[in-house]
Amino acid sequence: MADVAERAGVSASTVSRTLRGLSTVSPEVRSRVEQAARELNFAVSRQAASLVTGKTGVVAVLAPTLNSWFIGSALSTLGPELRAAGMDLLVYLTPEMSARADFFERLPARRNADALLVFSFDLTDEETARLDDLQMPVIYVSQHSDGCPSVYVDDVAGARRGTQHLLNLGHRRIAFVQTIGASGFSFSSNERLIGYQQALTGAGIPLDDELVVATVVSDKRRITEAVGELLSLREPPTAIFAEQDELAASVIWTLRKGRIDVPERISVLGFDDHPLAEWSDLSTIAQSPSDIGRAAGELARSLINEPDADPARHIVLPTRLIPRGSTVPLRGDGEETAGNGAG
Amino acid sequence: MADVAERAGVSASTVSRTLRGLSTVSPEVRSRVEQAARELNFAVSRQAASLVTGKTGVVAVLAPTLNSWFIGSALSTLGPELRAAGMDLLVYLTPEMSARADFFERLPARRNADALLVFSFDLTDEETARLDDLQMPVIYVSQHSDGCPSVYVDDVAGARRGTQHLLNLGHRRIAFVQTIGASGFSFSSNERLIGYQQALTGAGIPLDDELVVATVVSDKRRITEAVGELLSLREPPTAIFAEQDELAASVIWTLRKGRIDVPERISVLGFDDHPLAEWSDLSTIAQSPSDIGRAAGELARSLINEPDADPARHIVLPTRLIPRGSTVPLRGDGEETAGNGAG
DNA sequence: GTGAAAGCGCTAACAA
DNA sequence: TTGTTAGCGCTTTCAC
Repeated sequence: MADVAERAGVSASTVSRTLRGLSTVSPEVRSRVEQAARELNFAVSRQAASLVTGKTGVVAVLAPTLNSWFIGSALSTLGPELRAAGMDLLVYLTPEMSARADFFERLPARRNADALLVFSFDLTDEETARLDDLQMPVIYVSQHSDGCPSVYVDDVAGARRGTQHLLNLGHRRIAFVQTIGASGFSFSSNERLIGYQQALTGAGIPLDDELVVATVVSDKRRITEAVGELLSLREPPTAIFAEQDELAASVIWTLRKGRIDVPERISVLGFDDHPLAEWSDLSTIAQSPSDIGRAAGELARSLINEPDADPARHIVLPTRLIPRGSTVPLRGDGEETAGNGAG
Repeated sequence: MADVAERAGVSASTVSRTLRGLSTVSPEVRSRVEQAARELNFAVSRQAASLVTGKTGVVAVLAPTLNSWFIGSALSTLGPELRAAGMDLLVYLTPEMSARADFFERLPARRNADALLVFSFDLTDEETARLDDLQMPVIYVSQHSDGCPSVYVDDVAGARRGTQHLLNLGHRRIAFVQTIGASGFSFSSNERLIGYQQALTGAGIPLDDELVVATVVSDKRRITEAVGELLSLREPPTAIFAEQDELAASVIWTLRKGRIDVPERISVLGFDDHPLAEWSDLSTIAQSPSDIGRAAGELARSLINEPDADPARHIVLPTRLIPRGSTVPLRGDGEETAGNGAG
């Protein structure tokens, strides 16, 4: 920076002011400094600047993996969003338990970021406590955390809406397939189950535990088994609501393999609007990871820059039904537009 | 750090030495310092340290998006790899041209990272020149760059092997479907086409331009059209080699929609071993983004820590054939094990 | 094996 | 509007 100052014939302070875009620099000096900086190919060192400002200009993200549609999409929006505000995106990945333990032990983000975004974890109380030690805003994405800022979609309402869609189509025996925890990775499953139950109850349909089965998304064998359990009920479902699109796609595949036509014999509804859903012509409840990423970025920025911002602000994003070909009226006796289809 | 020093009854220098694991600290003092640091929940500030060491402890990645199987998988391995070496992963995302232009204009990574990993771009010469301005190692991933370190798979050999597989199955009319540039996003397509051509030529089969069609991966209409072109040839292909699994899956879907059985009437081969491939029972040429990420991480570390390391080291990773259900012998007259199938 | 002192590159407060 | 000065928190000589 001294070089630039010398070349432009000004002091280091003036260079600093110019490069930070402060208005207290005369146009003439400004252009001289800018040119000198360009010629010298100079860029301010964040490290040095942060030493005195106390801000790192970095937002950190803690995620189990980047290999996920949701996280990938959210970060792909978040990154440019932050960049536009002059901030960088730092990623901490904890695909394994050991990496995760190490993260919480050392908290490497400490002092090296201005805020931390926590993606999709089932955190233990102990881990949450550790995050409180971090002297920075911690924002939870896709999960609630009392007293902490967070961003998530209204899973309950979404699942309620999805179930209602099936009810409107005349379905009464509606199964719910939930995912079970792939090692500490939360997918808001309970909320979705609750929404499903609320809709049924609201329609005066008693809950039937036999209609709720659980499986690991990637376990085809278990999925086959779960679908088998549903089909072998005395009164099998005419519609299946899967907690995630990927699971829904597996369910459809399993059903068709068993010569059960979808949607003719069984309607299937997913959740997420994963690219797979459009591809498979799967009706689904859409959430937008992109919007979530954007909202998380804005929240982070406001928490960093406005000390008096609400420290526990929740942003709840909506979901919306996308009817496609995998859900149809039950034997033609119901229609989405026919009210709540109770008759 | 002064606090820790005071609490442990030593000087700041000693705390620094202890926390960096230097051996010139007596065991007794060491344990006292470590305990003090723990009690104070102290962590060294990278910013301050890097100011004097000149190293940031950060590896930056430039990628178009995180919403990609390849990039997501590679980074999911790279991140923990770096973390284990005490380094952080910074991500620059340029989904749009404007963000990309901005990155190359400002080069925000400059002075804020120890190395830059460039993922999957078709860079212009001008952009490459800008990266040379960056006073740090720049590593190209999934692409060659003369005189620069890089990590990639041998696409030519992989495509040759894939084509040979189809030849071995008795196919002679083998089409190649290539992808055309989704805005600056390179998928090594030319190399794969070359491998395909090499294998045909090696088997004494003349190249037929009509058997090579191009399409955008996400453009279903164009894919349908391209498949139509192939099917309407006087002598249609009996096998189709798609440059990517996602494209191969689309091709299969299109063929089946047109009542053309796969693999009975036409064999289809993909490239990548995307999760979709296993799911669709698609034969493919596998590459491992995870291995690529690991190799890139190691290369970055060696370039950062060993000033006399070969500054233009190339790491070429292998591919391997994964035969699944989408490729079968031509009318039963050939087999993979029957030599090169030339007869 | 340990401490004192200098200084990394920048920004902020103050003076001019 | 601009320059001067004093650190930010750490590492690194260089003494001891």
